[in-house]
Amino acid sequence: MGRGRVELKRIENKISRQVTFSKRRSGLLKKANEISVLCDADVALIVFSTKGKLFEYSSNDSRCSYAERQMNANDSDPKENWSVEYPKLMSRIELLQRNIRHYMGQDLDPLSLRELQSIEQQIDTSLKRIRSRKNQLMHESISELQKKEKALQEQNNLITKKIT
Amino acid sequence: MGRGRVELKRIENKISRQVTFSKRRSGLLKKANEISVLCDADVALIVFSTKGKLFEYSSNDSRCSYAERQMNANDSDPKENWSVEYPKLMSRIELLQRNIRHYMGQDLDPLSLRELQSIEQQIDTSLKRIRSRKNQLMHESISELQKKEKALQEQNNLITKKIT
DNA sequence: AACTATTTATAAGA
DNA sequence: TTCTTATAAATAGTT
Repeated sequence: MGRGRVELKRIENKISRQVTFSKRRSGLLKKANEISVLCDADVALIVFSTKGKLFEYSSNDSRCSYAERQMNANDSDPKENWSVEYPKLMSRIELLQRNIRHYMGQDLDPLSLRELQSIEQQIDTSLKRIRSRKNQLMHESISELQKKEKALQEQNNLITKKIT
Repeated sequence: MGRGRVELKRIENKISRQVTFSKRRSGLLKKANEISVLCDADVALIVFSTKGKLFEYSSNDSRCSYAERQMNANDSDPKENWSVEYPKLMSRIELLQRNIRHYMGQDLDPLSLRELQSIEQQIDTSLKRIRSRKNQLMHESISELQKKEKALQEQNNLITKKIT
């Protein structure tokens, strides 16, 4: 939105990255507020700038209503060892996030040549699978369209004959 | 945005409220993703529909995750904390795992053509980055070896001269 | 689930 | 940073 398209990738120029951040942050907060008001939805939004500065939006009572819902959802669960489970879950999340970053080609510096090669191979395979699936979908929609075309053509011919 | 202005207040008609929710939710998630990618920002976004269904976006970089903040915010009541945080962490883990499966070219069937194309593009970019980083590493180790070679050669020459 | 007339967001420029 | 403006994007109402 604006003068020229913008590629979805990190803005390298620091100044324009900050400017864009500031503009889009306010847009995002505005929209978060709008959906919560218009649709009576419960929204929590947290944005950190690269510098670590925090911006937050939270509609009415996100925490409580979520808590209530969850309470009702599962009233019989073992919530004893939270202090044991929590770090486990967090480390799991961090691991998954690290993996995803690597799949996105980010944070590659700590990786060894061997690790890079392994990821390269995996991603190369993925790309082939994705393209294959994409092709399949496109072929499907093409043949569906051709079928429709044929049916319409026949209908057309019939109508033409009736008229003449 | 659209045919006619919209007053910023709860949409009373249930159907259009749901439709608007669905539309704006995807818009919001998209924009959350955009700002996190473009501006290298850390974003956590959680949206509940009125019915309590959860939609979440979370950028990968986790300087201080939402979960952590919530943890710190009210550690006075660990029991309530558990019931709030556990489902959230689990849904986050599921989301990350689903993402990883897609990056690995698995479970592609539920994805639309548009989604497939977006992943394809992302992965293509990743592959380029990974290959570029690999090349860099290889060049580095080559030039390091060449340096060592040169040093050894010189040492050799010196020793040879001393002997003769 | 698509479409399109409009409104809104925002990129670039001042 | 803030304002302006041309343009891209989102989306309200409609089909």
